[in-house]
Amino acid sequence: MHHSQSHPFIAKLESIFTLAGEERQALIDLPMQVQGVRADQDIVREGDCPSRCCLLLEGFACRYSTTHNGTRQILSFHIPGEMPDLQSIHLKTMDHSLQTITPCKVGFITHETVRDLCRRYPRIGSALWRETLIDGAIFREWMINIGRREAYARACHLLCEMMTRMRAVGLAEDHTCELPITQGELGDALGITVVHANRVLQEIRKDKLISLTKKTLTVLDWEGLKRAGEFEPTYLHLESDRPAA
Amino acid sequence: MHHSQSHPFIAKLESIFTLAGEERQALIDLPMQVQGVRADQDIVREGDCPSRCCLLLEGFACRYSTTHNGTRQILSFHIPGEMPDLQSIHLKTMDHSLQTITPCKVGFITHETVRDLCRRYPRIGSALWRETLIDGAIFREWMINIGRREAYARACHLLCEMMTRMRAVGLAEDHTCELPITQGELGDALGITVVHANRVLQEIRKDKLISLTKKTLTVLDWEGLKRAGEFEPTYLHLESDRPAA
DNA sequence: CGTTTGGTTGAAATGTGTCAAACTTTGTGG
DNA sequence: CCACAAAGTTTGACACATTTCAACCAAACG
Repeated sequence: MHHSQSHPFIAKLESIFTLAGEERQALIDLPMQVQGVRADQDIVREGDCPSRCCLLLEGFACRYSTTHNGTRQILSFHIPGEMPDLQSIHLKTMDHSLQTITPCKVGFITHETVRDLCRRYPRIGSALWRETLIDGAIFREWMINIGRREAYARACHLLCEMMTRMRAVGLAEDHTCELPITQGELGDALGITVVHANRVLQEIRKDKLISLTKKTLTVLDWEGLKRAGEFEPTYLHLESDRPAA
Repeated sequence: MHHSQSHPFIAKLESIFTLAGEERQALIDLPMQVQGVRADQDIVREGDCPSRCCLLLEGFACRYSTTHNGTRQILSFHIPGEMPDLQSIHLKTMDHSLQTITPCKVGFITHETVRDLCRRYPRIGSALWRETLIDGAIFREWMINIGRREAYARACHLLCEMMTRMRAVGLAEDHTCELPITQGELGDALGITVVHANRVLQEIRKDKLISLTKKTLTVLDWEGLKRAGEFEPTYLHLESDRPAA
């Protein structure tokens, strides 16, 4: 909990396995260029071939892509401690963009540094690979959500996911957490229009499942919200769910 | 081209980088239990905690998940040379199922064997990580497809993708390849009903973009199909698109 | 304090789902 | 190899979730 304040990345890895002293030190010494970024700024853009990847230290970000007719699909939301473009160490060209949602503090780490870290500390390498696999699991779940659930359930599912992920890194008190996304962004993540996102949110509020004001989400009826969104947290592969070795 | 017949996995890796003699030998010697599987059989199921992963040697397979009301979302299609459940080496519990579409020949390789392979031959390890990242890129693209394009465009996009992937491993002649999926499966992949999948397919055929009979797909107008599906193959990260080192 | 951004509302248009039936192809056991 | 069952495809009419468009309101902000 303390570490999530001081260094969210270490906290994240330590939620997976216990770092050896040497590993922990390597992470602390990790050379990175820390930088503040205003809200709604692209960090990397589709088509770029970045030579470093970014560690989100503070703030919210999202990955997205835009279709020909100008509509946008948000592919994922990101919270502190995550490396949203880690895949770029093995995939040269960005096939989507990464953007801040709130003002953020990000650390840029060169690909060479990351590769070196993975080589020297294979357990960290495995953990990073694992992170990208969980990313993939979340993408799959979003596909199910968008493809097979109707808007009301989709929204509930997403709210459950965000609450669960925030709680997992100590950023939720009880059933309350920050959720600084607009209804437009919510719609873009769920594959619906702003207008419909608005109507669906109103319904969820009317059904007393959540309250969402001033960028703060409070889940009033966790079981009800889970049920409505068919939320099963297995796909997030949290805590205890790890291979033996 | 020859290798895709003899050992599609080696062919796949060789499309990414040139294997050293030792690496190649290690792959040939890879202990695996080869097994035939009938069509429409689950290979691993949601909730399982497999101790090995499977290499698809012959046939088509798909990953899928089922919602509460019984509808199914297909998450990906798989062709020979792929390891559809490679993620299980780092994610203990399966969050979706893997099923054959046609009769298949699969090779089961224990997680320990794969981990050992990655440890001994880091370049192979990187290549496997990379494969799972491309998986993720395809999931993202499907999200965009399902979330932001209408059914007609979705279908075109998927057909472009399958043709491109088949061609990449030498399984397409010209603009013709095998595509042994039913309209039900197509619908489940696109997030629409069978009925609608059928109507959309008819339209695409009427527009002379494709012919699809007897499990064989022929693209009659590649540029037209690409345009209709807004297909940009970048996200497949084929051939030349690799990091320098 | 005005301007921008985000939220809310209503009515009409439309893409896709649902249901139910018929038709066609494929596969299989006798 | 036929006969029959099962699986897959096609069709029509109707229902409904979601989009579109257009306006208005509220909150945030410099």
